[in-house]
Amino acid sequence: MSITSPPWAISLDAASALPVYMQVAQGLEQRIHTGELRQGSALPAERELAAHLHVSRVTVRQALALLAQQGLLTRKHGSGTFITPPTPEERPSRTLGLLSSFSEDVRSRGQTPGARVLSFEDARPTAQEVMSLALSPGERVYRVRRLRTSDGEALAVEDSTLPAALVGKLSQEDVTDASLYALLGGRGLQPVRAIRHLRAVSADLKLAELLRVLPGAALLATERVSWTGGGRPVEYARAHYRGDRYDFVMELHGEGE
Amino acid sequence: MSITSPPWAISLDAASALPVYMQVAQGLEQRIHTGELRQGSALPAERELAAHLHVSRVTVRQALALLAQQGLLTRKHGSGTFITPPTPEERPSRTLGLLSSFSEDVRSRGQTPGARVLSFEDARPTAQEVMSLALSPGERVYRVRRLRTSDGEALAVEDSTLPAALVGKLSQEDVTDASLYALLGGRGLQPVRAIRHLRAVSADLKLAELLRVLPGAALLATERVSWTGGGRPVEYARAHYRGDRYDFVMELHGEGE
DNA sequence: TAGTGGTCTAGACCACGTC
DNA sequence: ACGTGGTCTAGACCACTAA
Repeated sequence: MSITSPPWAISLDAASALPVYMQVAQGLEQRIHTGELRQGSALPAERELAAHLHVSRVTVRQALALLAQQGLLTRKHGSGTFITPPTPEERPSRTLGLLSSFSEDVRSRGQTPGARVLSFEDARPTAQEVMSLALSPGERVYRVRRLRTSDGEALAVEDSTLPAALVGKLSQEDVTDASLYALLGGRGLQPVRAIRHLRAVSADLKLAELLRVLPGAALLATERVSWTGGGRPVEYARAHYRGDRYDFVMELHGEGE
Repeated sequence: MSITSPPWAISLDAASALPVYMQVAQGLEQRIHTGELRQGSALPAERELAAHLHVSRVTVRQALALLAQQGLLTRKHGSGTFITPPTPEERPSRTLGLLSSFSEDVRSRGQTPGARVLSFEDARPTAQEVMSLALSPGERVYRVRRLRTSDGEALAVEDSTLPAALVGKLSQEDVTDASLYALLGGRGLQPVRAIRHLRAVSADLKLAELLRVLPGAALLATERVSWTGGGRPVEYARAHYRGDRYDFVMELHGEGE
């Protein structure tokens, strides 16, 4: 009588230079990509996997942690480990090249944008802020940290810094709505130009908690300085977007290499 | 006689809801940011830290792994764990809006670009490639995987797909130099327009090995489709850049939110 | 050779979900 | 109540680096 191997059976080579946890991770990853393990289905319990593979539970967990961080697996405390189903929804995209807003991007995907003010302060600027906003010594700034959401799900954390002398008196109530640009526009400080930097970083504990992702998850980090028509810097903004739920798009023109 | 606490002494609260490894990570992170722990200096050995904090070495390692992934710590096998020194070098930046090349970006920073062909194949296109390149059924493609370097250091992995029927016969020798765009230009297929998507992902084992980063490190992932002047899609490229060494920059114009 | 980080084990208890 | 993932322990051996 022949027994069919379960789809998660992985051959381990003790003599291999590759650590066992990486062999387990690669084996599972391959079976997910080839479709042998159906998306949405549950993996065996960690203790069960460990027993069948003849490795310790710690080693199994090390492998699963790698795949969970890449988004291939979704772990649910008290419930089980599941193969992440394909994302059916369109992910919001920010179109670069235009000074479009987060709210517009989310709305253009048929979802409802939201914002929650996490903190608001009147503070002395950091060296970075002095540079970016071309501040005079002793000038003060307003600093706002907001959580940006789409259909109630956290998508990004935005930290904005505004020169107090330029924008005039502000209170927390002024920034509770989603639009900082609208507020600036109302004071004759509509930004018309901006420079934006983009890079990838790992989520620290604070950002991971706010965005409901695993610590270490990949985030898209941006820094932006905006100028008014008069050429005065009015906003310095740093934002961290969930890498798995947000997408920047842009069109490029001109001569290539 | 009073004893001064070492700068890495961390007060742990066993009753806290926060796991011990997170408390250790936060404590160290705070001391790094405040400068109590000098950049470039070595941390105590893991066994020593564990003994002083009265936790197991596994717990210490879990904390250090979090910080290492964020780039705050650099771990050297056989040598020790060090606080990552600030990056002195200018990081290459890709200016969006123009169809500039990786080579140009690196050169504009005074560094020397390089490329190594990892694989070259004549293959049947994936569904994704058929869509992006508007291929006919049965058409074949060339697929090139290249490692892009700056001053010899791996910065990105680029996977390019070209329609075989459009570009004509290609061999591995044709793509050993850095410039695919130059090759296309020489065949009258100079790209003049492209759409590029950017997002953040975690490095899988393969990419981590190629880019010399930790598995799970944050990478900037891009997808790009390029068109000729005649409006024919001529390249579909996917690239993964090291998040800690590469930076995309762009200028934005127009009305804000 | 001594000390470091990297891997692995077997077992324990806790916290959460589901039934 | 039970099974799941989350955390933590004490100890072992290996692989690498530096003196």
